[in-house]
Amino acid sequence: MAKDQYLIQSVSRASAIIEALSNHNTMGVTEIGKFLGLHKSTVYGLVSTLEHEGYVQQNPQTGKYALTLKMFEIGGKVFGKLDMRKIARPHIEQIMLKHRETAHLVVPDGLEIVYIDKVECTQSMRICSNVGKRMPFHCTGVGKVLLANMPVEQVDEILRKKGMDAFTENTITDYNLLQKELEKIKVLGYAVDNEEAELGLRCVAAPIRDINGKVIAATSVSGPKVRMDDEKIKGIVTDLMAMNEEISAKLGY
Amino acid sequence: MAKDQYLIQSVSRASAIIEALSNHNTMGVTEIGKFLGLHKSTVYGLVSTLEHEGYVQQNPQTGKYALTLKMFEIGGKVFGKLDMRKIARPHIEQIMLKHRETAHLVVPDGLEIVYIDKVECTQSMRICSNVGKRMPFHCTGVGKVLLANMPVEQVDEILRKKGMDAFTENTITDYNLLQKELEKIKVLGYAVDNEEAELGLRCVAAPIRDINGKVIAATSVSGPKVRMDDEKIKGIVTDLMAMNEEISAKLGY
DNA sequence: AGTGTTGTTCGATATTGTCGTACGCCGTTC
DNA sequence: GAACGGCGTACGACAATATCGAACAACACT
Repeated sequence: MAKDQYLIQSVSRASAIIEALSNHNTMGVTEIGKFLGLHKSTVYGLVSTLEHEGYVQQNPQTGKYALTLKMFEIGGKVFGKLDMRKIARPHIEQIMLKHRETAHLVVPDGLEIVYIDKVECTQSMRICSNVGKRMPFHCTGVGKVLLANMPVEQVDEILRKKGMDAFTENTITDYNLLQKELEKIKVLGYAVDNEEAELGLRCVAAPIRDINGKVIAATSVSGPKVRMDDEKIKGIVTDLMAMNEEISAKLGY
Repeated sequence: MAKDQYLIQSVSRASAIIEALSNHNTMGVTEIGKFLGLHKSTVYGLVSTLEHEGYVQQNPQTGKYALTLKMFEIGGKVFGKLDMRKIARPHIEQIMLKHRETAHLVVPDGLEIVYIDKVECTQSMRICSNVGKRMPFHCTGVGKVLLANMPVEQVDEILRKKGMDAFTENTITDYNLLQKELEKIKVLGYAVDNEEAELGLRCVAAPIRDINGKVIAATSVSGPKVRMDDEKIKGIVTDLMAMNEEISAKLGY
């Protein structure tokens, strides 16, 4: 594999040290050196760097090094996201089957939202989408419901940096109008996208909260306007909110 | 701090990439470069190395990189150990109070055992010990109970490399005699140190198992021979084994 | 079809990381 | 108490590496 020719030795060595420490409670500099076949001065530089970055700590009394919990913390961020997708999947499958429209799972990522899962309905006319796709917040149901539940400063930063481009003639591009919309969403507990991202497309979105009540993701059901009338949307809202409470409960950690 | 002058730039940079990826779901090479102020060729070498070491993976379709669960796995080893000590602490405090002798928590670490926690009794004549202290397996109660519950090859390696030094005239230094002793311990489910590590000192030890039944630690109660008669030892055995089952249950993960 | 952006490749070279030597500290042995 | 050995740490020379500029291929967009 071509990539192997660009490997950086010091990073590989640092990784080897981490692995060694993960299999021993503590190790000294010389011990690590002997274990890995490295000079102790080399090891000293590497563990000093890992210590500076927070991955290891030295016991002042014994001089031995041990891993800290930093990797667990960083790894926990990844695990948490994997968990959510796995837990949400059967739920969005179910809501797709019941309402026969495409369902999505979306997370905020910096200045945009990212679709991390989707279950497309089987009707010929359906909303197709791509996992991994990024969209702005302001013009999607999921985006608006996420904005409605985040701190004002963060909302302002996102809108300032990304702007509020018009995707259709229905896209809300006025800051004050969007603020009013977000307030409404906050009260209702869900958002509706009325052909704001795409003409002919309507969607309903609701938030997923973590154990502290913080909104960490959103789900949505999207369909063509001709099928997504107000009555159907009403039914979807009820099921979506109940579903998301179940997802939140299962995520409790 | 003097250590800072020995920091290794590439390891620091790799760490910065990991942090960046932990706060974004996915990032491309150029994006990481811009985010961290690094040349994209530099970033390419670093993420290739992190990928090779298993910390990141590239989505073949989008070309973007994301963290894997490896950090969670490595970090989990650290977290697991921290967990054990925290969970065990109130238990060994309690057994110390009941039997009025020093209690220990010990883990295997390479070719030796390490005391990771202790609760000393309050009597003037007591067994004092040090957290962090390392001892050989063959001459301690906790060491013997750990040996009795590990694969034979591992036992042989430990004994071959560390030898079986005599600490007292009671230390078992004959391989075959030790094998018989370990078989007995396996059957009984606990070990007794009859002045093998130190004259005048007796101790009882029992194993702590993980969710798969694998022995991962041991606890012990130690006291002077004049107090630790057979009847007292019998009472300690009962409580120690019950205690360790409770600890194991609480560790279930 | 043209353009722009990205990830990847390659090689020159500046910079870094390695390692040999030395030092201070500490524990052990006599 | 002295001597010794092993450890972690410090320092500097220099060989080896990591960086980065240039170029290329692939892909998405218009």
